[in-house]
Amino acid sequence: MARPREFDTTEALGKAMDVFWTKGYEATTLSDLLEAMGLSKSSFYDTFGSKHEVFLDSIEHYKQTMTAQITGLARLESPARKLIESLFGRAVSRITEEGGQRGCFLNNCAVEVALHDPQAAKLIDGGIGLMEDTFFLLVERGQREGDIASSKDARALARYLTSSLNGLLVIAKANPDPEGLADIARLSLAALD
Amino acid sequence: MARPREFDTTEALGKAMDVFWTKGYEATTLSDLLEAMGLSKSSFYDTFGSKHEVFLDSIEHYKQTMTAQITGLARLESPARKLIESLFGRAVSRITEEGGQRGCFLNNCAVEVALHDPQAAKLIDGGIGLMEDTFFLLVERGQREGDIASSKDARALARYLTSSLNGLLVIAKANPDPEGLADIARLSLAALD
DNA sequence: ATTATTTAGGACCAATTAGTCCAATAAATG
DNA sequence: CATTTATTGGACTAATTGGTCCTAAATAAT
Repeated sequence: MARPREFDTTEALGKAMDVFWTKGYEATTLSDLLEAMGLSKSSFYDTFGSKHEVFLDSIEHYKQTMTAQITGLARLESPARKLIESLFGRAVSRITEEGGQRGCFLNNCAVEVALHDPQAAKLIDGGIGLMEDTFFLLVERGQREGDIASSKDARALARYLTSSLNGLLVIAKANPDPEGLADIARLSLAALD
Repeated sequence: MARPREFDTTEALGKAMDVFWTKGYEATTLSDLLEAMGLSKSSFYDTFGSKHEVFLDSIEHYKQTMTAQITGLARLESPARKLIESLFGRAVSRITEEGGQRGCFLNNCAVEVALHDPQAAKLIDGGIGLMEDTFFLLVERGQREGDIASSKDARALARYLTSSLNGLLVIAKANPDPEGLADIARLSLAALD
């Protein structure tokens, strides 16, 4: 049968991303991708070129969707500090949900491939930069709103928050203990005082 | 030729660990291991059983060596806070050294395999617990010495420091920028005030 | 020196890998 | 209806994977 005419490339990319996200790059086989994307081998290679290209596209796709989510959040009227806190809070509560230990896709990719895959590394760095920039805007706003210490450099705080969130997600992989993670989140956020 | 009589299993394990550390589990091939360990295929399987077993042994080996290093450090006479600070400082400065972006082996393993390899996950969790315990002792001592805020719970601080250090190492993989990392380290350590 | 024990080397294996190619078939277009 | 354009399924490949096994040789023990 031919591929259904309403085939959605973006959606397929999302499925591919999901597989890479849960299994990692190396452990993901072509069959995994074909099954998840609902594609025949020929269509796969026709449309996407190679496993590696789909991987790079997946990272890009993650950036897109993350950007959409996060800028949506940043646009909310709530105080910036509250938004940052809810970001950490959701990260902690997600851990106990099923499939909630996958961590941050960029994070995972950084650890697994960044050292040996320069193309991926570039995309990953861009994505993390995006996270940092979002935190930066929120921190600046929080400082204007008086909820975040103005004595601290906003860029440094943004970097710190990015790192802290990633650290928390990594720890969660080894031991998804909500209590310990809550401790970490609480102390991380105390830097905003 | 026969294997040299003074063959050292622990040393070979260290070499294996190095390969897993830089390449990751999946990306490491048997040939990689044989070459690094200086072993024939038969000897390898005779002595170590399988790739997976060597992997588990490597994690254990990392724990051993890390424990040795870290308890040695903790035994130093310097104030505990100084020791913690130098731990972060060295993590930052190591980044710019060659091969200094491998991060923490436990960290890498947690991200790559913890979700799908329960045996490894257990070892990894134990190793991270060891890090946390070391931080815990140092924090308690620092609190007694008056360099670390006694108002904060020592266990929570230990968890936080563990997470922060891992976060820093992950960020470093994507973008080994000493300035940004120094920002992160500085703000992380501010939690001790 | 002769035996017993390690060890190495390499042939071998079945499974799997990413990727190519083509003939058959479905859908879209005229 | 006929033709063009997509898309499929599956045969096929070459390489690599982790792993087994057996023979020969080197070492250690007697």
